[in-house]
Amino acid sequence: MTATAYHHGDLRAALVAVAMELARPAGAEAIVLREVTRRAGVTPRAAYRHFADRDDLVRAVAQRALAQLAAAIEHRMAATREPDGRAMLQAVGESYIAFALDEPGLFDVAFFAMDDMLNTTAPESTSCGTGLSPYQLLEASLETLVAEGRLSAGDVGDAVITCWSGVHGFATLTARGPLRELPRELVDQQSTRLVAALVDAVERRRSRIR
Amino acid sequence: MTATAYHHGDLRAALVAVAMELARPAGAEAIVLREVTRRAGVTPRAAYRHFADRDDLVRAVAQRALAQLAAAIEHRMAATREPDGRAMLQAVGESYIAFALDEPGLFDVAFFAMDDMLNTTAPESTSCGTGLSPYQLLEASLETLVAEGRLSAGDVGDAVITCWSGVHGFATLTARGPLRELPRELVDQQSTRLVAALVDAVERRRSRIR
DNA sequence: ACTCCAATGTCTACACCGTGGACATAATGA
DNA sequence: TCATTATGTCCACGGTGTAGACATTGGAGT
Repeated sequence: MTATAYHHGDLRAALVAVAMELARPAGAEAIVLREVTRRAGVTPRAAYRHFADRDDLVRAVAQRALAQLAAAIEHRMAATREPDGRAMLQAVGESYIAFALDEPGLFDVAFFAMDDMLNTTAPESTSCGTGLSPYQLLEASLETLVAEGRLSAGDVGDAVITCWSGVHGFATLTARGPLRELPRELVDQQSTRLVAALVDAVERRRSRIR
Repeated sequence: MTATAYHHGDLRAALVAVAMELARPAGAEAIVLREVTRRAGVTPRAAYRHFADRDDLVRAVAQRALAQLAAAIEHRMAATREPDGRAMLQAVGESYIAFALDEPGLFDVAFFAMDDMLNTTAPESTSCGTGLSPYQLLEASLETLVAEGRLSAGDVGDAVITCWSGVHGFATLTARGPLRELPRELVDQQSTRLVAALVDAVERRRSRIR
């Protein structure tokens, strides 16, 4: 497994790492196979020993990016003092948005792996952390809210959609979208307000008629 | 201005029309300049007499797509019986989402023109309709809410972000995102519920402390 | 220790893409 | 009528993703 001139030690990992660096500042489109292999000091065709095609490589990067997002969320959740459902939910939402703002390129590419996120248990073997996907962390927060009697169990599905939509939309619009020019401090302020509004909206649903 | 063999009558419009057809099923990425010119029966380089580069063409298509979105919203708004603020807001949100679901490709490309949407008055000379952008239609609904005393004037900015984020996120996730496989009827149902929740959240803000 | 084999990387080549520069043609207005 | 300007064509370049045939390597089995 030594890196001889010919056989690269672990090319697959190296390619993903390089692709990650390309995606970090500029998003998924910046992952161009020939450039990745060039930076890895290898022929373009070598990549095809480890990935079916470019899309496959992008998906691999997306999984890692998604894992980083999950790690960021877990980190912020762990930092909440009293882990009641409201605080957990607030932490999930705020860190989801913060990640999109701090790492717009990685967030962009992570979106490509959110398909799998729904079904699979863990997005990848994350060295540290619980290994839960962002989706599962959101669900866990809502379940806590249920356990606290602040949300009826039947409304969890609706609440997932409400929260995810609000948070994802805000992240998309402000990170790389039409609102990308807004000053960061205003965006942060709106982020906490928006998430708080979502928490309220979800919680209020418990006593609604329909 | 007749279409002789050499000089095309109105090539610019023809190119935009063809590009629109390419984008409709597959989004902005499907607008490939060579294919557009091929379908228009013209050399690739001919496009450069009317557009600075491919991106310029995409933006032109985006403007038209955005105009169609605005038209769809206006259409639904006009169909509301009693045009109070709540009904207007509900109509804006639902039609925004419906457009994304019915025309995912056009919605995708329209996103590229939402930058301009914020500042400019009209996205383009729409033959019919008021010529307001979707953003302005949203603002108008909120202003109506203000006029009705259901929203304080100072909260309009926040409300815009809350509504746009929620609706845009939902549209993104369900139209081409990780939730794209959800059955349409469930999505429609969630759409009306989600928008209703947003209307409530916005309105409730009037009596909030901060 | 030698041999074979599967894994891995290279070389060459193709069809596509966006785009630049020089040229050809058509419409226009003096 | 003729020159000017707008518009479209030709040829070319460097870039991309990807296919097929070949070269090199490390390791397994004898």
